[in-house]
Amino acid sequence: MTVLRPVRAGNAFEETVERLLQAIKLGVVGPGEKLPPERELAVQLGISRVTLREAIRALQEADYLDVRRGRYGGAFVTYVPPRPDTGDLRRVVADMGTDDLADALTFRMAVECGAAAVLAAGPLTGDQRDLLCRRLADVNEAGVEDYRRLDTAFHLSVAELTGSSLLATACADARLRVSDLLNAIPMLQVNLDHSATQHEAIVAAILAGDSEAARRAVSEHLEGTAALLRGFLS
Amino acid sequence: MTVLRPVRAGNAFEETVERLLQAIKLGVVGPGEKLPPERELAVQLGISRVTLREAIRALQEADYLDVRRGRYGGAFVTYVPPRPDTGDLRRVVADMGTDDLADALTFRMAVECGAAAVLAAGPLTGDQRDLLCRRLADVNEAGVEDYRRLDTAFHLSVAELTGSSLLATACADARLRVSDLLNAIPMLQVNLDHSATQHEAIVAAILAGDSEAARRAVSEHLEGTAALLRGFLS
DNA sequence: GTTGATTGGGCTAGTGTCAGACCATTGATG
DNA sequence: CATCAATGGTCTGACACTAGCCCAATCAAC
Repeated sequence: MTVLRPVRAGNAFEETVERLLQAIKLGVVGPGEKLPPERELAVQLGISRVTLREAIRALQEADYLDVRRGRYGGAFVTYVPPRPDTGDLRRVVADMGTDDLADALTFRMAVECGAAAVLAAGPLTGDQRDLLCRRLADVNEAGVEDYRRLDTAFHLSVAELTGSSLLATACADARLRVSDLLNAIPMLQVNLDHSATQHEAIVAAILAGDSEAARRAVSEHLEGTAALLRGFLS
Repeated sequence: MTVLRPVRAGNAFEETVERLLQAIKLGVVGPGEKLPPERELAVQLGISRVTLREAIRALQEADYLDVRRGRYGGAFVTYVPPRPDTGDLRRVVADMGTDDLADALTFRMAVECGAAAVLAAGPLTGDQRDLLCRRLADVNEAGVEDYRRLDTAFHLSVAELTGSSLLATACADARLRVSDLLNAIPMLQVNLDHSATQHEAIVAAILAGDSEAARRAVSEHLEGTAALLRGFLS
């Protein structure tokens, strides 16, 4: 029964490591940037500083972070996304299992399509339109290094602009579950061009207030990514 | 930042109470039925028996459960959904806040539409079609007492049939967030008839494999509910 | 240099949570 | 009526987590 599932995914330490890894891998804190101060971060995460420090130390020992003391010190992100490698891809898929993979792709398809449709259905302020266009432009201008991070930011803006934090959280969660996969896919120019066209279509549909077109555009975009995945796996 | 939100919603006791309340209010365990034995339930929920017992005692003291000892004993559900009352509705909305209300409705719209679209897009086995039709028939044959519970079961089957447990969980969560509201809405025959028509349309679209029609049908259904809510609130 | 603000590092006492064992009660079955 | 299996009730020792406090290091500003 869906509702009588475990109340907690693990202990506080494990969940904190997981969450920080999310922030790093999704590029919420990019390479070279630093996490908020421990005291502040502990409050945001709703845990004690002791537990947070244990998590940070684990990530430090795994070479994700470089921790420096003193004023202007902090926990700096050293992690840079690995170069795409289809060998990694197979390994990642083997780690997560094909069932979980299908689950994650289905979930992402549902929530991102839903978010785009909802966003297109509602009225948008000028600021919101500007933000969306800005994020789109960011992705289009992105170099290879920044592409995934800015692509993530674009997708998440769509969810955040709906004004529903539940929905934004769900989309962030969905994105995270496929981020290791996406990072392992080689970025070929032809695919990037294709994605760019689809991104344009998504934004156009949202700005036009065409809910069904928005859903269809996101659906095609994600289906394209899934097909790419299947291609590199077979 | 969405990703640096609290790692845990509360302590184990609080989360457990919340989860059991979900099971009771969503009708996963109906009035008169009993929860699984403590030892078993504790394993399912991933918590210790001590913590589970504290949660059960809290629900017992709040008159949701009747706990009996001995063989054939257990924690029996005594809670029956209150009679719809628009006064309750205003109170519930005041409790959750209008922002959270909008958030919950938006979230539900996105995930349920997404689930229906995904389900319609994929191929269905005969068993799956049967289950869907069965749930639809259950709602149509339901009395006033059982209506909400079977309506919930119908909506959740759509999500569960996608095969994505992440999606099923998201839909259950969304439903829960509006269940107090739905329970407070009077059930007028005209509304029930309207819902029945919409349910039929949803199932028809899914069985026909028409993804966009499925999304549209769910969208109209949920928009209808939202409109009903706004009506009783103004 | 010296200072002071900011940040990570470490300690302690108290509370929450857990696993496992054992006790108490109930009621169908023989 | 006696038995016994299933179930809730209780206790204990160990570990996880927290809040709060103070120490140590760093570096810009003076």
